[in-house]
Amino acid sequence: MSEQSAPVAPSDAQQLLATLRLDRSSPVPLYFQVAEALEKAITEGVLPPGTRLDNEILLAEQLGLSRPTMRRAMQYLVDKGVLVRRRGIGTRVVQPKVRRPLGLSSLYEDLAASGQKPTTTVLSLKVEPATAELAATLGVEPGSEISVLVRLRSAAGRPIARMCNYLPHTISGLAEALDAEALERQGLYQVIRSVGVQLHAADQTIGARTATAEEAKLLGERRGAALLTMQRTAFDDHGRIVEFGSHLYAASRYSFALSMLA
Amino acid sequence: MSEQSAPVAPSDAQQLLATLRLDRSSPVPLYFQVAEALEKAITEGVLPPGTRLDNEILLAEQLGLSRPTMRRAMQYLVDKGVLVRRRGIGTRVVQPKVRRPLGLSSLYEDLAASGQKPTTTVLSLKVEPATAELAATLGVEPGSEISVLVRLRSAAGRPIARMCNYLPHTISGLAEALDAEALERQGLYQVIRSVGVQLHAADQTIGARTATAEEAKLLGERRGAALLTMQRTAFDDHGRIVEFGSHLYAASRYSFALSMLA
DNA sequence: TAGTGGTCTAGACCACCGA
DNA sequence: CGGTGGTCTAGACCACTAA
Repeated sequence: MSEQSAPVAPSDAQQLLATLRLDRSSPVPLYFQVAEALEKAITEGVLPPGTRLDNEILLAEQLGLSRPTMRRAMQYLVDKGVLVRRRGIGTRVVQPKVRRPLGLSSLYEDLAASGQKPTTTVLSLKVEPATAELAATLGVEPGSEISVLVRLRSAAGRPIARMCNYLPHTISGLAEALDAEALERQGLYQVIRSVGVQLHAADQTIGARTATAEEAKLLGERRGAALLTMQRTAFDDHGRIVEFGSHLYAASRYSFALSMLA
Repeated sequence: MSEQSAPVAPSDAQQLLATLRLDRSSPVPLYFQVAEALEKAITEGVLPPGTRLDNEILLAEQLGLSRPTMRRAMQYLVDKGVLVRRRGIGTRVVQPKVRRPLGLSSLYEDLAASGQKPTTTVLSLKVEPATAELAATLGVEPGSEISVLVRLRSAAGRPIARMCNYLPHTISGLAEALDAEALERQGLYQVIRSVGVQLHAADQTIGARTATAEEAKLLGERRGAALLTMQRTAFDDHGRIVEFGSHLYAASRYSFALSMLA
């Protein structure tokens, strides 16, 4: 009595099923075709938040699929935060507020999404011997060659971030692929992927400090202004360190957005 | 030729299989029993990083399981970042550096892990009518009652964070469960869970600014010192807003650690 | 070519929930 | 009690990778 049950549409999934065409000859897995169609129906409002879906057995036979395949499609959306399932209860569409894309949104994505076109300038790109400290964080021998990259990211004509990246030469082809023009056009991570590196995980630390006179000038802030700092170590499939980045953001115009499931 | 293949132990999993006892009468799922045993063997060094595991069919029959069950155990560890699988290649144990716990580490966990025992003081706990702005973020009517909680977190005898939390009274029993003594002992989220609320997702924004004189005094910093700010909205299963928090951290002594899979 | 993981099927039994 | 999702089985075919 204390809580009102959310709105329930008994079998609205019917509308969906009519329009859903599965392509069994497609290389796209069936469970993924179903999941995409379901998610599209949800984001387009065909299945509004709070809708209770038919149970997985019924849905499976309506689509001509086995239960495990239907189940996998639904589980995919549960992991994505779009659906919620409770044993003995059923499956429901979650409220839209909870449906932000997961993970840490990158600077570029944020700015692109807000309509301002960000630009990148390569301030410096060279090969240097690693200092003891950098060698330790990159897991290479001190003095071995590493690529050092400094970029300035701007949005709406104003500088917003200075990004320093250090890349060990332990990954073949990476050092050669680093090119100022390519970096300004497509971003560091795209370049890294283009040489066949599979990014696997990243450790990031976010902090803050006040700006030095030099930093303030570069970012168009006052001396002593608050800056956000982010340091990131990225690993590939084999556990090799691909990149270490130390970035600086003007806090008055930038913040990190982070969405996660409990 | 360009890259050396990682160390491979052909069938070391044998050692594991000898000690693995599956309890089919346990309420713990078989796939989870297997996954836990595998993970334990990995963290204890029985299966060192880089080890190639036997294929899932072989492992399944050695354990007397079906392939889907064995597969699910392995997939669980892949999702957790402990294993890496590649079609046509096999399954391998990832390097330990990549294996930090995922997600945003909380203040309490960080401090507890580093040996300093954090303490919490409730500065204020009252029920007030919601301002227009707060009502909007909490999704309630302006003027409706909300709980307002202000806490001071300290570590090693020094204040480190001021946390303001706003909780709407839309969830039955929550307002009554908020108790200064309980909050100092077990943390806000534990109290929330104790009244049967299933946390589902959270949106967080991390930024920075300089401290006002008052904030600096409270946190033991100089005026104008850099502060980290974090705002969080937490949702439950039904998409209801459970809590909104606006927190302030002394940046000289605190930072956020964030680990994620690509 | 041989071996791997990726996908899919068609059943089965159980634990949990609400009425 | 009936309905739900959670787990498990014993097969099958396919795509990708390396040698």
